[in-house]
Amino acid sequence: MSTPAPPSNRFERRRAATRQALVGAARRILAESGDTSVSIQMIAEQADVGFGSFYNHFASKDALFDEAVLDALEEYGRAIDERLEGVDDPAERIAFGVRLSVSMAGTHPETMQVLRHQGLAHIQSDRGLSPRALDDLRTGAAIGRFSFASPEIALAALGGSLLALLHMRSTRPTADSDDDARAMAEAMLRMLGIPPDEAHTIASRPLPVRD
Amino acid sequence: MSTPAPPSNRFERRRAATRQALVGAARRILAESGDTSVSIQMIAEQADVGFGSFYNHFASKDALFDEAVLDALEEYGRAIDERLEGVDDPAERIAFGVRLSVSMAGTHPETMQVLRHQGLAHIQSDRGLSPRALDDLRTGAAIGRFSFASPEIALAALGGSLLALLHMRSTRPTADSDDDARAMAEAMLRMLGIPPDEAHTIASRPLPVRD
DNA sequence: ATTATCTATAGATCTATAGATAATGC
DNA sequence: ATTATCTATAGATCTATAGATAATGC
Repeated sequence: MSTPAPPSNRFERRRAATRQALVGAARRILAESGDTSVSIQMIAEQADVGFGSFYNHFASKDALFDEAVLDALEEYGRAIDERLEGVDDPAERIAFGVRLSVSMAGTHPETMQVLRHQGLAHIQSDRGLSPRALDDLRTGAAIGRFSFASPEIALAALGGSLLALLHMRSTRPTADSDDDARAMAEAMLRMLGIPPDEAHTIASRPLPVRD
Repeated sequence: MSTPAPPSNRFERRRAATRQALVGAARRILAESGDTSVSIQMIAEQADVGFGSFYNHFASKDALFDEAVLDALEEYGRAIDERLEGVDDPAERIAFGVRLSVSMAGTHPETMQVLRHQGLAHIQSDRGLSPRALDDLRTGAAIGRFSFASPEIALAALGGSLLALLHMRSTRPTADSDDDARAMAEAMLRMLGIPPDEAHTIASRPLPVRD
């Protein structure tokens, strides 16, 4: 169910390709301007798909844009999972998660711009970074590494801070993105109750490399 | 300049009233749905203003919505200033600022809903909470009370966390808003380098009362 | 006399659908 | 034979403006 069944025949593959072209166009539009008032005609044109085909797949513009955001969230979540595989310490996972997200703004600009525009509404989503971070927060609290009033508050602080950083960097890029990301990761660890010197150490560790 | 000159005659007062009716309608629309694709016709109707009058005041919908956001930011900033008058400790100002903002979601729902929808784009604005918080952050760092990599990062964490909390509470309201706000204020003080027990104490102090 | 507001409307979209065309399943 | 896509278009908006109406300045 989470992985859609691979299309069994050419019909379904063609249908899936058209749908994905529309989703891709919607993602590009969300990333570039965040402006969802663009016409369905323009979307279809961007997707290089006949105008009428739109209604074969989506009942409305909103339905398409909703799916486009979910699509970006899924991609984001998978990428984070891959890079955090084998990292066990919740504090390290949180710090790396922040820094990987900022680095993805460079490597996956479209995905992260979509989330920058739409992420605040999805901080409690069960896709993307949120469910993973929530796990880490709960684990960290259970083993006495973190302290906070509630995981939800901690998640709001974490997600909101990350989005604000992505936004800031996207409007006023500074020199080294990982400098900012390390500083934010350190701030988040302190927020979670990690002693300042340890927060600094953990936030400074080299990022796990891609497999 | 910051306070617009009081309208000198009836013409200007009427003109200002029409303009403010449009801004008010835009604020209500931004607060309720955040959907700026509503037609100019609907906006004029909401404002109880003739359709053509719109163009007497604004060249486009975007121009109106931009002003509506600035208007909400100004109101927010003034309200915060009033309540924080006489509070000198930067840590206390930051903690109260967070808690007052959450409480304003109850007392000034429209204003805060506008900012919830549009705030992320204005975290570096020179209106609203940001310039005030930035002052407090710099002062706190100067007197050795705060420690952080840069005021901009700290501001991003503060503003993003607050917006995420407002968002969370607006979609899933919990029992006591000041409980959440105190927890967030405490988290923010720890993030800024205040020792955990002191952060807890400061975040628990009674809010300054309105004059 | 001057200025703002309002009403009416032309022209430009935009959405949703119907019907024709093209591609694949069996 | 079935299904998806594409083209064309009707009808419903929506924007921007022109010109009439109402209110105030001096």
